[in-house]
Amino acid sequence: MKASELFFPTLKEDPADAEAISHKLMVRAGLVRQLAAGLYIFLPLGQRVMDKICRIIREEMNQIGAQEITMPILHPAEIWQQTGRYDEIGDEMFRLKDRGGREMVLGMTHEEVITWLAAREIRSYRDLPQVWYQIQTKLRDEARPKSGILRTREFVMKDSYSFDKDEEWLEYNYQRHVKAYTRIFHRCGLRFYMVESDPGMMGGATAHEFMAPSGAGEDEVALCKCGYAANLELARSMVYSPNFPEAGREEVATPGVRTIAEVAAFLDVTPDLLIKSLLLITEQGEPVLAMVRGDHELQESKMARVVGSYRPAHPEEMREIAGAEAGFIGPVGLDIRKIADDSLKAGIFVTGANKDGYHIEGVVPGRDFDTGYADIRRVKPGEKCPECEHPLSLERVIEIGNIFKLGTRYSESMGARFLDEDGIERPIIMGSYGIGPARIAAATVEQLSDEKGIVWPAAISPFEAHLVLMQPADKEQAAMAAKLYGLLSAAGIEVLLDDRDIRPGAKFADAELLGCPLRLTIGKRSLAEETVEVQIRRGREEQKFPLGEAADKIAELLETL
RNA sequence: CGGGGUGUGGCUCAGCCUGGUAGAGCGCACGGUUCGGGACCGUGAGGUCGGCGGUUCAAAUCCGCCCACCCCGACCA
Repeated sequence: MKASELFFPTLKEDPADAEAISHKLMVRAGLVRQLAAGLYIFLPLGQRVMDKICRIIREEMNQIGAQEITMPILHPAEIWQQTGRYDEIGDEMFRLKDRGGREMVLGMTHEEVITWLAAREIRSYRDLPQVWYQIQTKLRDEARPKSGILRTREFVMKDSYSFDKDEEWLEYNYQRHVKAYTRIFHRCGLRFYMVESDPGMMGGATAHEFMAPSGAGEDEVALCKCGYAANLELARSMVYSPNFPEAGREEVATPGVRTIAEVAAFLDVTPDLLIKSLLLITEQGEPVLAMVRGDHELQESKMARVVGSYRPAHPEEMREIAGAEAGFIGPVGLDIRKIADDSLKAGIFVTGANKDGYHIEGVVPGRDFDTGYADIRRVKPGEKCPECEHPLSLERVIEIGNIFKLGTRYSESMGARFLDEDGIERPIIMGSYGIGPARIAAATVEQLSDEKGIVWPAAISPFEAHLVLMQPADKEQAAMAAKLYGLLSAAGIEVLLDDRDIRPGAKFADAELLGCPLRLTIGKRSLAEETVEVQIRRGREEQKFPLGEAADKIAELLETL
C-alpha cells in the first residue's frame, strides 16, 4: 500500500478532548475519529488493527472447536422479559418500539438470543457439547463513556457461549477458553493477568477476568507472587490484629471530633482501634450499619453481595435512625441490621455513641452489640495474601476479556433443556466468554507506546513494515524502493510505502507515530551502499541489510516482534 | 444522576474580567527557494465565536435557559 493513497489523517497535536494515552495516540495516528460521546469511526488503519485482532481471535476460537454464528442486534423485548433482565437492567439498555408498537431492545449482550436458539435446537445429550461464538457490535447506553475507545456505547465484542450436559463438561469448556484466551492475548503482545472476578449481572458462580495492566484501566486487582490474583471487588487478604488496651467500656466526650483521624488523635489511639460505622439504606429502604476497622475502607461491591444494592444514608436519616450526625454513629444500642467486617470479630474498640459529641471506648463486638460478619473491607497493598501470606500488591488494569460459568440461569428461564442418557429432562449448563477487540488495541497502545507514538507488536500492527522513500522524485531511489517493496510483498510481508512528496522529518515522525514494528529507509545512502536501513520501532535500534538479503532478514526480524 | 471544566476557521489555542464589529501558530491552496528528523519567504482561501432568548446605540465579551464534549464520582454484561 502506498501512503500517498492511504487515508490516514495524522495530527501533530494531542486532541483537546483526549486524556488517555491510547486515546490521544489513536486519534493522532489517524486510526479513529470520534462521532459523539462513546461512538467512534474506525479509519483504515484502525480497521486493519481490528481486523488483525479479530482474525487472531477467530483462529484461536476455531482451534478449540467453537463455531462462529451471527445474531441480530435488534431483539424483541420478549426474550429479555423471559430472563427477567428486561426489568433488572434499566437505563443501560437501549429500548425502542417498532412501527407496530412492539417493544424492542438493542442487544447489549446475547445470552437471551443464543439461549433462545439452543432451547429450540438442542434436544439430546447427543447434541452436546456445543460452543458458539459471534464477533459483533453490542450497544450499551453507558452512564459515562470514557478514555477514547476503552469505554464506548457501541463496541465490537467476541462472545462465545458453551452448552454442556454437566458441570464436568462446563469445566472442560471453561478451561479450553482459558487456554484460547491466553494464546490470543499472548499473540497480541499484551501483558495480562487472569484474575478471580465477580460474576455480577451475568449471574453465574465462577468467573475470571483477563486484565492488562495499565494506568488507564478502570479496575484494580490484587496480586501475589504465589499466583493469587483477584479483582479488588472480591479480593481477600489477611490482616494483623492490633494490641488492644484493657479499657473498660466508657462513654467519652469527643466534641466536634468526627473523622477517624480526628478521633484517633483526640483519644491518642491508633486508627485500627476504632470501628468505622457507615449507615446505609438498602434498595428496599431498610437501614443497615456497615462496620469496618478504622484503618480500613468499605469495599462497596462486597457489601452489595451481602445486602443487595444500597446507598449511603442522608443526614436526616442518620439523625432519625441513629440519633446522631455522621461521625458519632455506632453499633451499640442501635437496633437495625448490622454487618461487621471479619476483622472486627475479636477486639476492644472505640465506636460512635449515637449521640452528638460522644464516643464509647472499650466496646467488644458480640458482647456490647450483635452483628453479622462478612468480608466487606477493601484490600490494601501490603496486606497478606490469603493463600500464602506474602504481601499483596495492587495494580490498575484494563479488562480485556472475561469468562463466566453461567450454570442454568438462562437455560432454566428460557426452557433450554435436553434429555440425558437416562431419558431425564435437564437444563443445559452454560458458560459465557467475552473479549473486547478494541480494548486489546487500546491496551496495547497503553502498554507499549513511547514519546514518539505507538509501538505495535507485529501481529496486530496495521502494516508490518513502514518503508520510507526519502526522495520519491529520484528515479533510482524510487526504483530501489519499488524493488524492495516487491521482494517484501512476495515474502508475504505487509508494507506501507511512504512515497509522499513531503519532507523526510515529517515522514519519520509519521512512521514513529503509526508505530509499525519495522521502519525501512531508502535514500541516497542506500543507493550508494545497496543497503536498506532498518529501525526496530521498539527501542528504535538501527541496522542495515544488503538489499539482496533484506526480505529474508526482515521476515526473520518480524518473527521476534 | 451529583460535582468540576470546556465550547472561537480543519487542528491547538488567544481574545471575554474592563462590550466598539475576530486573531495567532499549525494545517490547506498557489508561486519560489529548499530536501536524511515535523524547513523558509511571499500570496491566498477559510469563522452562524455551540444554540435560543434577553440587556444595550452596539454582544465572542454581560444575564438567563438549553445543548454538546471532557474529567471525578455513582453506575458498569
